[in-house]
Amino acid sequence: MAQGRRYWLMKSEPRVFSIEDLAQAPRQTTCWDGVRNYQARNFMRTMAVGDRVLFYHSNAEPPAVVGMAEVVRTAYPDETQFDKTHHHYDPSSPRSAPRWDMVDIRYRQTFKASLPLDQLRQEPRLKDMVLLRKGSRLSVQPVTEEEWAVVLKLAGVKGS
DNA sequence: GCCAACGTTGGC
DNA sequence: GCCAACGTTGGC
Repeated sequence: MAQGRRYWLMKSEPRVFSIEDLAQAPRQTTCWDGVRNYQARNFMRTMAVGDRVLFYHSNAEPPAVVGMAEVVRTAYPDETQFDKTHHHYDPSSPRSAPRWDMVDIRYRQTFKASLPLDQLRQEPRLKDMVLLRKGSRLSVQPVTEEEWAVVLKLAGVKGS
């Protein structure tokens, strides 16, 4: 494992933005806008370029970890918070003190076999994953190095 | 600072 | 579409 690299999981509803969308985006890169939860934002603020990201499809059939991305730009203000016409507009966030940040991530790969939530739950070594905690709704969450290694092994991926 | 009301998330 | 779990808001 690379020195100092950290690992994350980010959720997206595939009907809104899927890993295929990321793979087909310009430069296979997207800004992760729309996060409006302080804990998730705070995690994004600690991300570094090169950190690895599990891409999770929520509200999907089945919900599953479907691939991997990497952080290519650290946190910066999410423009959609200032846009009155935008769904994620936040009238209480002034330009002088932006409340919400985003990062950029780039596609790395889609797993040949995606990992459904059910399957992850059956893996004892993943029992403490934030994703699997009862009631957990965090859309941006940390993954330990050990969990990362287990997930990639389940996905049949060598290296990271 | 408490907490009821409300909105959202996301599995099922 | 249902609803449990959770986060935020705002009256007091």
